[in-house]
Amino acid sequence: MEIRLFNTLTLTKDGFVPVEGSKVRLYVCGPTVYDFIHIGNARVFVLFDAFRRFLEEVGFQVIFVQNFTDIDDKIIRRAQELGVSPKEVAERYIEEYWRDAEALGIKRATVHPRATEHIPEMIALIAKLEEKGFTYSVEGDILFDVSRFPEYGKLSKKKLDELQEGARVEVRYEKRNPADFVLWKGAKPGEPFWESPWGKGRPGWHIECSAMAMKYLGETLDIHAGGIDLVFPHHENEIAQSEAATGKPFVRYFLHNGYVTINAEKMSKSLGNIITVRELLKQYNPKAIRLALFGTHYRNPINIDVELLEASSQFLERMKNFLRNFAFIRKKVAENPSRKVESESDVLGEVVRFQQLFLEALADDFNTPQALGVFGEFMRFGNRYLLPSRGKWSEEVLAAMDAFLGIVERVLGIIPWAELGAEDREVQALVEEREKARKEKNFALADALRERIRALGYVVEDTPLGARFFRHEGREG
RNA sequence: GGCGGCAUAGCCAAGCGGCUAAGGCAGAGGAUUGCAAAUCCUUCAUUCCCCGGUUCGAGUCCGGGUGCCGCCUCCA
Repeated sequence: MEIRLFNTLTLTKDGFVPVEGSKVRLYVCGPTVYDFIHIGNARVFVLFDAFRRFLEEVGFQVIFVQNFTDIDDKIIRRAQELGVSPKEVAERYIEEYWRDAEALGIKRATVHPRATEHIPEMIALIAKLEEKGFTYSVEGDILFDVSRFPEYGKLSKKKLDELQEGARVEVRYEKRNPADFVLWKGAKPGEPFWESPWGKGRPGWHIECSAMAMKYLGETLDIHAGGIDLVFPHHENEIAQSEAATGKPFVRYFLHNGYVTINAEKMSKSLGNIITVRELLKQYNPKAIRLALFGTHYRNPINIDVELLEASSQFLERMKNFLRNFAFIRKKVAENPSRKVESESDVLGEVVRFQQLFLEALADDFNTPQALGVFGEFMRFGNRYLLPSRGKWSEEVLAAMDAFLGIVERVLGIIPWAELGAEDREVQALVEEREKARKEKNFALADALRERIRALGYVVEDTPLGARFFRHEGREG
């Protein structure tokens, strides 16, 4: 299967071929740990985690690196506000990140390097740049001289002279070029610092990603991903400093996801509309949140609002019902050999086709909305096949459906098996009692029993194959 | 000022020149059911912001217009 990815470097959808066989070197810019992550951060992490899982599903070995920026201005500011050390702030919010990530079903990367644990690597990289003449120093800071890197702007399609005109940066000091950026910041009183050939100081923001990416993934990455707002200057600067140092292409495919808005407004502190993952999880099932995120193509902007979350929650409910149908029939077939049919190649073919279409959609620039569309059709098809009135089923088909569900779960993590709820002996007895009452046409008793079952948190459904029941979880799951 | 993106049904959202414009949510009607729940079926854009053009053929390409958004400054 050919995988095609929209590459920000070329602005076209290119066929994806890793540098080395089936090995994929993937880097995603992780969070700056000064606060809880918000839904905008979550979009990046959920999306590219799923993308990584997709690559693995189709046979790639992915080395996935996602960093923690654990030293920077925002962390220092936060530490001052809280009256603790920057390190404490970082440690705390790394812990909070793990909690949110786990709750959202985001798997851990192969490596989660921290900036503060890679200062020597950054210093070495800066030294190399200095050696090659790409740096200059002003007032204790070491700056990268973009004019020495002719390809500067190739990612963001910006030209240096245009940048000059648009730039309205608070100038702390005179840079040679407004686009020049800090590699090493001289320490100010009260700030954390590390020793370096240029004196006490700390790394600039951009250098950490280059240093850590190259340490774990080598000098040329297959894929580098992040939010579209990182295109300039962050990723542009990463390219400049990395390629200036190595003389090799830093990244082959740059992937960028679109913005998240809340109720059609940009998230910002001043609007006070930042939604943290922590908050969202109080109201919505994590799988519903994932579904909402996957419902829009990653490159397009997505607007988060109640309508979207409600629609996703509804879709999740439908998935649960499908799983109930599936599990119920599977159980009935396993219990009773007379319900088996040998093979149904036409039905099997359909299931296989859905699976192929699903994977092909994802192979085409990770088109999750399309894939979800295929899955919706699969559920309708499946429910039709699983109608109790059918009477007989093929175990082969049921196994194929299960296999497909496995793929969807491994890649997108949206199959709510766990939410289905365990069976309960007490309820089982009540359900059987009610069955008996129904056979005797004692509907008053049957309805009373249903109420008792409901009081225990379960809903009973009558089917031609007998009653079944499940834990009732309410609208939000 | 420079650069980039988007405009598809009530809402969300695929569509990458060629069968009847995916899918979801919401809505309507029906089947099924002792009742219910779930499910299934049918229905829901003669049309893809507007105007030109290219083409045998365009939502899809080109030009122009209108509207919205983002970046150029910390930001996922």
